[in-house]
Amino acid sequence: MTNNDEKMRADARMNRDLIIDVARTAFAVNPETSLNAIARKAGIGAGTLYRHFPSREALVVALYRKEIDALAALAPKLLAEGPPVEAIRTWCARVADFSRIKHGVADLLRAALSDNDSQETYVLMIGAMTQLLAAGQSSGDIRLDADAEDILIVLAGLWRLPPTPAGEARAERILALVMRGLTLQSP
Amino acid sequence: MTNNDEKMRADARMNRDLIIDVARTAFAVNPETSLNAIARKAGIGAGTLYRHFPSREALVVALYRKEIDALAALAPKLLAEGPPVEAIRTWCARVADFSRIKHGVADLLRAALSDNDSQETYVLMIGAMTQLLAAGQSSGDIRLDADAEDILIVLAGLWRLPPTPAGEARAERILALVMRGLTLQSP
DNA sequence: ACCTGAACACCGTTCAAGT
DNA sequence: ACCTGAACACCGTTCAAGT
Repeated sequence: MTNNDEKMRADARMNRDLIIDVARTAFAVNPETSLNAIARKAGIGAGTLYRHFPSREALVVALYRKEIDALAALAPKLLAEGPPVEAIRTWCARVADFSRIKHGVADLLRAALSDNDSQETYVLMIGAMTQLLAAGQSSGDIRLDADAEDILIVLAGLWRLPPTPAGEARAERILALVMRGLTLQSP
Repeated sequence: MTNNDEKMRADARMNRDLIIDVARTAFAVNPETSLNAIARKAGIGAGTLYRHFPSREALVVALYRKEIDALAALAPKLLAEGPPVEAIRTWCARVADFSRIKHGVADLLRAALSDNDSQETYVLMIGAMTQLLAAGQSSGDIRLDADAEDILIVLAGLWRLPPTPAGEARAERILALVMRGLTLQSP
């Protein structure tokens, strides 16, 4: 994989970082900015961008690497701090918030779920979700037929909710619905 | 709106029908077929396509008009035949089936929910869902805070599940989860 | 070992010119 | 009143040529 820590020639490394920087601000303005436009804004050749990031997917993965890592790391932290059901709810809310603000993340999530190459993201997110569900199942709060990928697919569907109070409210309602569907009603 | 029954010059009408026909088969092969390619295959000028269908959206709406109508008409039929909860479950399953097979429909649904111009689809689908939920609320089976648009958003997220048994199973699991989230547990 | 940037085939969209 | 199809600006992607 395109590893941050691999030895790279100094110019290559600089170009890579520059591309990510430019892409980050460009995508913030318009998530559909063309790769050519990003290369142009970065002042580098189109071919350079394409060697560093063979696909738009790969670029988006690199862009949100830190955030995805942080999200994955959050799961065990939440489990340590409180009951599993609360951990799940909070984690899902964070994912939803994130994909509501940064549309790229939701696309990334979708691609990671069905597609082929962004397996790192896939492993991280599924891993986190699996961990959360397993904890809830152990404590007897979560249904045994709960499936991590199912939940991520639903969450990935929540992008493009408008970043208005109404959009937030909708996300909260849908999340509550999912939680009711996930939990075992204590008899 | 682009009405089927308006008076049109014979050639215009023929072109319109031809475009829809060609698009239907082209999209079946590849849902991302370009509009230019469709015009080419239909043997008409690109401008002609664009006057009949100002956007890809508009073309997809025309393509699936019948199916959408049928789906909307199905809701009251299901309500007449059985208990509301079963009607909701069946209707949602039909919507999910449909968007799993014809990806265009899911896109359409998403666009209809957030966007601007395909309001006809929006009204039809929301209307059907609202009707179903209202019946379930009257019978005391469905939560009073259930929201039609919420459910459609979740369903629209289920496209691109593979048309394999595994994909079907996933759709069923997610649908069951949604139903659990929607229903009031009878005390 | 990496970069440049012209080149290719294609896209969505428009609009003069035709009938 | 409608259609044609060339034209425009742009896209993703490649690849010879440079350093």
